[in-house]
Amino acid sequence: MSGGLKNRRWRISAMCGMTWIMDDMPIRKVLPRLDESLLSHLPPFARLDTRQIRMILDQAVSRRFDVGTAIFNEGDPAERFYMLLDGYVRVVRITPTGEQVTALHIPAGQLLGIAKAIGRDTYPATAVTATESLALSWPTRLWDAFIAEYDGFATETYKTVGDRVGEMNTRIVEMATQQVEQRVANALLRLIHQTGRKVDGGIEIDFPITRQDLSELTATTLHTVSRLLSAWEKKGLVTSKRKRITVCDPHALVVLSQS
Amino acid sequence: MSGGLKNRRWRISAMCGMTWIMDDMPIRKVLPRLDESLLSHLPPFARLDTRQIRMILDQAVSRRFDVGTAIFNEGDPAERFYMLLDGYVRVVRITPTGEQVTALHIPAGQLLGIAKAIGRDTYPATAVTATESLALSWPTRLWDAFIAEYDGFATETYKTVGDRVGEMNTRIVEMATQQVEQRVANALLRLIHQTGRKVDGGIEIDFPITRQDLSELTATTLHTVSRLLSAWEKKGLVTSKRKRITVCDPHALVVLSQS
DNA sequence: TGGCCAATTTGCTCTGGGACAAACTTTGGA
DNA sequence: TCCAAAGTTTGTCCCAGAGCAAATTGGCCA
Repeated sequence: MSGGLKNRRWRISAMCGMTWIMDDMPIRKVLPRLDESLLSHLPPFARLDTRQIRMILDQAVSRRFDVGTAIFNEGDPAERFYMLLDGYVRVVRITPTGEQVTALHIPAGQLLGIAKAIGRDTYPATAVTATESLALSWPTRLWDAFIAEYDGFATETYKTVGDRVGEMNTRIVEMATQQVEQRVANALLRLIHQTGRKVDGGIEIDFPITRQDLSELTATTLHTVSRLLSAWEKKGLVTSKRKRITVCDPHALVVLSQS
Repeated sequence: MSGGLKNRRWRISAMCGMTWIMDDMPIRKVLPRLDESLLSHLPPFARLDTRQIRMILDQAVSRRFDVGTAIFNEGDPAERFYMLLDGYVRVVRITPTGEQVTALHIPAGQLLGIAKAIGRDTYPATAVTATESLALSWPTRLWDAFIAEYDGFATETYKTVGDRVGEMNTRIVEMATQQVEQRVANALLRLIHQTGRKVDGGIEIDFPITRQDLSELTATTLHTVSRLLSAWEKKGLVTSKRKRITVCDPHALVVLSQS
């Protein structure tokens, strides 16, 4: 890794251009009352009865986010916490020089913005939607009540934190010990595992992802990712079009990722 | 970062040779009752009254660990959680190929092995003493009671988790975007900040640390670390003897770490 | 006090993958 | 339908830092 990745695309301006949406758009509740089945099958709420879920939903705000929107920004006071109902979110950190590093991807069904669960009152990273997304949110002041009153909420929350800690740990170890090719292979495998969708010819990553995104996830450059994907495509391991990647031969990727 | 760091010292055998201590040495309580002042000034226990601390201490097991001992190993069932009273602990992960990656350093006064706080029932990493150390420990089954009954314990615990998540995050970003020289400089700065001790001529890292250790903390090789330290020593930024590093000019290191 | 081992230093070589440049392709909006 | 912007591909150059080898130093134990 030489040279500090100077040619990464500068994205801050683009992002700032989008965050106006956060401030200018009126938050509005979806008027037909939210249906209980939205939450009842999700782990943090699975053990609750209808009445409890009703109460939780009545306090929630529902909101749609366009693709590429920041749900919240690193350093902002953590005023709300979210449950992602649909879509995918990238959690990114931005360096002083404007480079982005993707910490993790969050699929629908998970909590995010749970700064309170790790004793923070500001968000530790920025959450950007990777697709159009839908999320419920609650003001952070309700957090303690959720933890105290809702059976299983605390447990599942801390499990989520644990999973993310584990994932971060894995990334540290990978970045410290593996070659770029192995890291990219691992990243792809993790993505199809977490968010893959079966299509004919393989498993496709279920949201649009650019070479750039993948490079931010693996600490390399979009050029190198492009070269790797081209090579793999030639060998029949993957197919890809613009913003779309399908893994045809996961096993071969596993082999690659371990060599 | 080319070549996957093949020449790192192989340490597994050494470590395994040490862990026998865990199993063979009888756990024993220090017989003169533990003094309440041990805990009363530590954040997780600061808000408790004497009676509560007494009760906590009476359930604790006190134990000394030689330098280089594994307090617990990655993957083991998390049977106990610990409060480090004296010494320093390195939290490391070991790859299938035997390379070590240091995730973080824990100084005296902090909890460790708190798998329960992140919803796990096995330890996610190995904790090795960097110095001779002293720790109290409690069986994990007491965890929920601690959280529920002791005011401030939960809060402080989750703050600890949050700090460590933050530190891991920082390392990911550093490894993804910075040169080796900057990473090593940052690591040194963090070490003197967390565990530094003023001596004449600068601030010394308060525990023995080898070039190898530093390389495992910064994802590089001991050779490169050695070269960097030599160069810095020539410029008067640091002095070092075997296993000891003193930073003479922290400010210059900060400058280096940002360039 | 001498011997041994761990830790450190230093020189040399070699290469993975970053930097830079430029062309090409797809897509969405006017 | 066409254009501009975003995304992708590919070629060339080059250097930071890993790999390897060997010498040196310092500390500890017998």
